[in-house]
Amino acid sequence: MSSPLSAGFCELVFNSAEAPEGVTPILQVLSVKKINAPGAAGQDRYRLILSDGKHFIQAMIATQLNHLVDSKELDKNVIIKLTGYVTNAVQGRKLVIILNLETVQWNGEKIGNPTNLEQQQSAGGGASTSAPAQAAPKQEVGGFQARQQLTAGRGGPQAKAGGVKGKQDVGPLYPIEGLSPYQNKWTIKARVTQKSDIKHYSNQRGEGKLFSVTFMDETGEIRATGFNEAVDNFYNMLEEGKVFFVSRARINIAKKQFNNVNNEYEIMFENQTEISPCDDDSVPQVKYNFKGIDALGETQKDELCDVIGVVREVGEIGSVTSKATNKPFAKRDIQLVDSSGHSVRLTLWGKQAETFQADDQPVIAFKGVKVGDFGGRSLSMFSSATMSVNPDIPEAHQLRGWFDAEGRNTQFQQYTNAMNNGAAGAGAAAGGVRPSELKTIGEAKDEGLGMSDKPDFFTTSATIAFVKQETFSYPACANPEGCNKKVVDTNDGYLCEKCDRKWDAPIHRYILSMNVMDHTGSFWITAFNDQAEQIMEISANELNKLKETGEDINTHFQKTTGKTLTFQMLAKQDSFNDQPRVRYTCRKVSAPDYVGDSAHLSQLISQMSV
DNA sequence: CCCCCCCC
Repeated sequence: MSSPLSAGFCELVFNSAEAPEGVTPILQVLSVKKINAPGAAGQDRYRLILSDGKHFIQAMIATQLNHLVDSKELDKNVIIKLTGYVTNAVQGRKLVIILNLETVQWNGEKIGNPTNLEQQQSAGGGASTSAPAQAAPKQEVGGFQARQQLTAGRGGPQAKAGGVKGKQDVGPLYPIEGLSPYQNKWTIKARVTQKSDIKHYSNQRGEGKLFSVTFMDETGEIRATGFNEAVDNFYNMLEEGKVFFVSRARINIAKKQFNNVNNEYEIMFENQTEISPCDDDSVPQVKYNFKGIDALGETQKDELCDVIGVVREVGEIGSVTSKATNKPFAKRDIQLVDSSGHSVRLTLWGKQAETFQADDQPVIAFKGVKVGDFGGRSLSMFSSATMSVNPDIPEAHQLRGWFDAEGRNTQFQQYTNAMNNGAAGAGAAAGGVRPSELKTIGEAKDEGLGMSDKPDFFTTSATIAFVKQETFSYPACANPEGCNKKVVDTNDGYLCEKCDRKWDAPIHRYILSMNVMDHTGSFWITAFNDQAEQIMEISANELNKLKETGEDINTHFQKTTGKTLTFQMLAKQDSFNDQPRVRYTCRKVSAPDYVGDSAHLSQLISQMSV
């Protein structure tokens, strides 16, 4: 029986700079292996060894074909027809990247005894028992004479449409999901779903400007950034909502910490990058996954989500100074409502705050806004967030109808601090505790809270294991205006160097050092006067008096150990003996809210079972 | 090559 395989294909790929045109080879899979490199959106990636019966060659499959591996349709000894592929040299090795394939009926036996072309080549080429490795590209080889247009992914006959205006060969049409740094010849056809402002920056390397866009097609999204010349070349052309061909750009590993676009990679526009408009509107529009305003309590702080609502009120423009950078930012709050009868505040920043105009109570769809916990729940525009005013989507029409008919006169329920972490109404606010994320001590440590330049806030319920008795307070300035500075004991009174005044007696204030623990671990925290007084149930001054009169103050510390409390903590980077460490300060303390905390836990559990 | 996303 003659081999069904396209003998000679491996050799052709091996000796050609580019993918052979017009061939759809039939090859046998010798092995399938998961590799240690993420796919575009973090999926697994698989490497195949493909045989043409004479030789074998390495291949990768585009992640959208992963299901074929999962379902075992693509497995050892299976025969496949490559209907979409490109070839590439990675670190001097030839690689076939499979974008589309069909499986061919076969009895499952291995065909022939294929050999490794690479070894033969590196051994001097003479070891090859097959035809000399001289096959010129784009000529008929081996047993196949296919003359089909090379198609890639879903591009079909449009593959060459990527060849913009007949310029250079820009590569086949790729699905966004198929892009990777291993492949540099590609064209995507994608819609711009988001475009940033032009940002100017200056650092040690000089000055520059940049912008970024998010592209989307039916397989995924990817962020693209252009610097300097690319700003001049493409900023105006790339309109939000329109579809473009993009090719000859670089693919980098995305720094996921800086944006929420779901892709392991990002595009960097370069000098030779080609972008041209495309009038094919079949590329999908932005997809929303709206969260009802009443359901924001289910989200975690800092989560990104999509929200649609009627702009019921527009606040005045204001300016705030960033604590981090000391730079001023324009800010504007708006109030959003939806048919759940809930309202939420959303903050716009910078240019968006300045230019925002909506005096007619429009419906606005927001994509990728950040959830905050100020005032229970609040929303904040993120740089990669988008807003669409009165979008033509069913949800918007529905909201419009509802608002005009009844919503206009509805009394809306606002988020409040009492709704701690979504535990609706549970009395967490008893002590006026501002809700911040409830964490175990282990989580606070594992997540490195307080290790960055900026302080971190969290809440933890823990039990006091030990309170330091030796140094629980300091003598403070007695100024009734509230100075609180430490005073120096001179022989004729206590001097406050700040107020430049002397007092007959200081007022003692707490600096209480405590070891607190929960089921995950323990840490040392510091509570200052007000919180410490709440914990100790006696003022530092009184406790000092007892100490000075020789009374047993130990009982006061004894009855404090073993108390379980909810601490609102500040974790901040500090150095001690030149060693960096985290200093944990208790900002507020309250009785544990068992009802609210268990509601929070049960919510976490239900999230796990999704 | 940016990468800040702030405030109360």
